[in-house]
Amino acid sequence: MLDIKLIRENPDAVRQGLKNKNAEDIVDQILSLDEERRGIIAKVEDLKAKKNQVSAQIPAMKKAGQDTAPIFAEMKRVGDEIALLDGQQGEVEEKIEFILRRTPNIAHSSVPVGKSAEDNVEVRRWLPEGFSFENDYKVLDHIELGKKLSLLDFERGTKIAGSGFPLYTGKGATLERALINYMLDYHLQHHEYKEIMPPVLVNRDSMKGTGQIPKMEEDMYFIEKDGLYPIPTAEVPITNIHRDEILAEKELTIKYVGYSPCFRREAGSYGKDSKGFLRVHQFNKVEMVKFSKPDNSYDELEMMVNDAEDILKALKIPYRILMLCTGDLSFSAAKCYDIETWSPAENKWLEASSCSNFETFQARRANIRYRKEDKKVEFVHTLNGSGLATSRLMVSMLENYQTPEGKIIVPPVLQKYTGFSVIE
RNA sequence: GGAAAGGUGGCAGAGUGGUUGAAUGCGGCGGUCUCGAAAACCGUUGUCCGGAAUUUCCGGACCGGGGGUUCGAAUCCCCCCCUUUCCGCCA
Repeated sequence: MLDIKLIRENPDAVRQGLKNKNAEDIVDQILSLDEERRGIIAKVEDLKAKKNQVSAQIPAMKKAGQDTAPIFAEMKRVGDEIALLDGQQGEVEEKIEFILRRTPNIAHSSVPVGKSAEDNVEVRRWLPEGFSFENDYKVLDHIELGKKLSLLDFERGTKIAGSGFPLYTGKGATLERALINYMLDYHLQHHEYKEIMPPVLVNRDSMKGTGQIPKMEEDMYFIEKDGLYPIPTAEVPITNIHRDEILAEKELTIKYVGYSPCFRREAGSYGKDSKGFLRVHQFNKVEMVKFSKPDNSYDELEMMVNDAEDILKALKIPYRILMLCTGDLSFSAAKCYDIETWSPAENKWLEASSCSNFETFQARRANIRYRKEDKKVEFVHTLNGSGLATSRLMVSMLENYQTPEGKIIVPPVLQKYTGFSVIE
């Protein structure tokens, strides 16, 4: 949620920020509602002060045997008026809340202004030694490889659950599990995260806290009987660990990493990049989440991207880093880097990670604050990033590690996790 | 699924209609004592909103959430949520 004070104090900056993010300009609407709200508050608080003052005298009057009937009558009228104004205040505040909850975050000043994904900026790329975009043999795609080597069975996955619910079999399942364990261990051993294993069903408050609701509600699964949502990412439960809490300054930066399956309806996206693993309803992801002080959150963002990159370097998978432009940023993000890995069969880059700084946007929704040394309480900055998602990574990995004979070499760093070095 | 109890400040825990934002204890912070520390003692210690002033006042709200009764609600009534314990079922 945007800070209403920011809108009040820098209306033009917010207006421009929303425009850059292709969002509706709600500034004037908010300003006028805000003014209305403060007008009502001034009136109602005067009346409440009067009521409190009079109420305080009543015990003494009763003791003295004075007649309280006229005062009661008067206070009854005041009470009615207060109820009326309270109602009005509530309505105005609901309107403000409704708008702000649906208004996206605005981008950090370092983010390039742009309309769509085409305006994203490639920051850097990394290619393993000896890598070439050209191959002198016919590369198979992950679906063909998965079928040929009995690693993936998309048909049966569809039978069991529906399209987009992948079934891993044999060494495919082992490889997936190895990848998850390897990534978790790497972050724990090299990057000082604390491991979390979160619930994968969360309540509505948690979904609101991280900003999936109300805007993205259509893209979420929902278990109506129990009012629970299967998580679209571990970001949701992990960020909500500290919902409604005031953290100590010395605890920050808090760094969590956790694995979870992720569930997404991907409503309306059928047919678009949807074959095999490219777009699925269930996938596995290792997620990094940070709670940071505002003054170093952008350094933390850079470090988080590096943390994800380290894994790809160790796995020797070609990747590039994109800085998303204002128009392509997600609803809650102020700045975001995407990490894309190379798919030789698709002949394109696939998004395998997204690392974002939300500044106070999520913290304000989820009410996550910290107490500074001078005792003042402020919102923390929250960040998260995939470290990384396995599905797209698996595509790149299988395809890049195939041999001309159609075998797959297991990346050396994974071999002690898989217990085998070649899949044939 | 059945039954019972309970949700109060960072934590523990009083408080059943009226100067209660809330006793007390612990913790935290500051001080006295000390070479220093501990102990002891003294003081202090919630969040949000609005206003006035430039960091200090004034006012309001908040005792799980929502609604009701009343001149007045942490306290009474209703609905919802959650937690704990016991029983049942079960990975």
